[in-house]
Amino acid sequence: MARLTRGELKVMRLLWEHGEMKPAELQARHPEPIKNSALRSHLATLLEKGHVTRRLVGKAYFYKPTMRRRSAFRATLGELVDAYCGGSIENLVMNIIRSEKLSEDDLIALRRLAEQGADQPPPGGEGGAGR
Amino acid sequence: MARLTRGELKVMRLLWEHGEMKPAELQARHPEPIKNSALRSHLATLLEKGHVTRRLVGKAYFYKPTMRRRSAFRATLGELVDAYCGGSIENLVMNIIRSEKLSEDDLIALRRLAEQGADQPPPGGEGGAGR
DNA sequence: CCCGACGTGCGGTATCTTCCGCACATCGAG
DNA sequence: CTCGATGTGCGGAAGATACCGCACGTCGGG
Repeated sequence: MARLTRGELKVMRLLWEHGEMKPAELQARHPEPIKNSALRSHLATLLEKGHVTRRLVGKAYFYKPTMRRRSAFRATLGELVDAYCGGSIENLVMNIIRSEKLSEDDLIALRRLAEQGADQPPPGGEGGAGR
Repeated sequence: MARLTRGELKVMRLLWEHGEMKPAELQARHPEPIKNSALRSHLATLLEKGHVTRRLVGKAYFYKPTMRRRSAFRATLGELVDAYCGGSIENLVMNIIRSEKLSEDDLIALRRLAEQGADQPPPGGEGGAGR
């Protein structure tokens, strides 16, 4: 499936954020100082796992993510929910609201979001509802 | 820090859920079939990292978690939020509400929770760190 | 007393993850 | 052409992780 290690994740985040890049650019933007060879090692495993592709531009390879940020997010979120929230995402949200400290502004925004969500689910799918 | 691997997490979950146990019980309750020696290997690393303690009862050791479920949860959640939500937990919640599908009932419950939370944040409590 | 059941300690293997150095190819400036 | 900058391929080291077998000690029933 979609199992990213911490080192791989750092690379993927850069690619998701800034798009196609070559190793040197990734190295420059990497949150921590990292040797070019170490970075390329991560790219190699990502390539092997099929999470990125690369294409040759000039004499350098440009790496592009194939794995979607959203799907990685979902996978991770799913594991967390399974491990700590009995597999229920609603449970997770409740937990967060109860135990993590959200500012009042956040709660207000949240409430609005919940109202909107309940009233009108986001557009896009569904055509038929009609009237 | 509080870094649990997947194997360790499975063990910790059993301990959090059912309390103090000896290896054989953990083995029996383990979600997947696992050899006694493999299980005890995980317990050894957990012990070494200080995430569990054990005490001798009769001729068997009983293992008890020292790490709190909640703190492990928070640590994992924090990583996820950093990686995918720009470090903002509010952002995470918004994301979930928008993209994961919550039932209307959930949204309603959520709204109520947000209202309650805004009105009266939970009383002091919190003691996390103690033993 | 002898034996099987149970539990522990110890060591070992295989794989993954992270990081690194070095040799080599290419390109443009001098 | 020569040199330095840039980029790649390759191999390998060190630690973490997951898994396992085996020898040994103890206890209770026959």
